[in-house]
Amino acid sequence: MKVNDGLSIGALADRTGLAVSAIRYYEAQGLIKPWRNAGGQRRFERADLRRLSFVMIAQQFGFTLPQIKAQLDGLPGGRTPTKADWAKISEGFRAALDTRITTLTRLRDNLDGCIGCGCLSLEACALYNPTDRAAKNGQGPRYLMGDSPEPIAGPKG
Amino acid sequence: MKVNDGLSIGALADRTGLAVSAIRYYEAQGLIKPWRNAGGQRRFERADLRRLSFVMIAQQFGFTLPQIKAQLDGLPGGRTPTKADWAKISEGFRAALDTRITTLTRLRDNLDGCIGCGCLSLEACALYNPTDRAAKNGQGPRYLMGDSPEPIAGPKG
DNA sequence: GTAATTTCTAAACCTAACTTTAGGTCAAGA
DNA sequence: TCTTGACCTAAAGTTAGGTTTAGAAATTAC
Repeated sequence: MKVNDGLSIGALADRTGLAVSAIRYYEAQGLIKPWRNAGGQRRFERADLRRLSFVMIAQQFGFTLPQIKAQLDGLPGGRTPTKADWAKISEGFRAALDTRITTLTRLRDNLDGCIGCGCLSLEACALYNPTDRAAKNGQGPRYLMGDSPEPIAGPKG
Repeated sequence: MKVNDGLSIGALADRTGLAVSAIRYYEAQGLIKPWRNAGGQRRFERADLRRLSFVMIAQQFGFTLPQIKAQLDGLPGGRTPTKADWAKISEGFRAALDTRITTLTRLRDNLDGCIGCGCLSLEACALYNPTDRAAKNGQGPRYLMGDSPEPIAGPKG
């Protein structure tokens, strides 16, 4: 025996660097679907190594597990990404990254304009409602505003 | 009466856009220190509006509440940031932002090199161990690795 | 064959940053 | 005065992404 009965969860953990508990959690979230052997233990395909690599990379890009699952589910036939799939998915990653970089850069530039302004009274400040992290919980405007500490002869910042 | 007995928590909430519960939470975390009126209700200084604005902005920059508290506590006399303080603090913000932008940009460039590579078997891939979000919990190497799906005649990516 | 190692499940626990709830008190307006 | 509405505390609940624990069963090693 031991022809091709798949990888144990421990083997998968060793080869990905993930904790066994994390792999079980990913299964619970629907990211991987191992089968069970006669004794009820999980057995994984080698392709699951690539699926997990994909998950780990996508997390670095800031995707949540449901989003990652959506990307994996979106593959025809629910297969693990091939080279061609990966190229396609990568473009999505690139777009997401570009957006984040742009947002942060704008934030930084606004900050540069604000340094020395001192106006934490922000109705007119460039940092007012910076569009990033907006409406994080749908909890209302969450606008930034302070009192006017003193008349500010400040710039447009 | 009603000369200058401070702002109620509701007034503060209205003017900052924060929830009342959030303001109480910030007090519990030591970010603001209101006094109590005769009836035991919180009363805030107008300067607390600026303190809270500062907290909200710093959060947008990705600082945690303990980090923000440290910045506020670091001000001489524990006062609310003045114009000069703000300029100084802003430089810290800018440095933090620059770091994040640099990291994301490098990640994106590595991704560009990897598109079309298809190797989610990442020992040699540029996305291998991307230094961002590294050792998030001190949980060990968390290296990214897959099996070799097929011999790859790929580039250096 | 037996001991040591893995694996199993379910449930509880963890952090951050809050919100919600329950049961009461205070303050302001008609 | 009476009645809302704002406020109080303490404790529990929430979300994401897991980890830890406990007790039992399977597998591997010798």
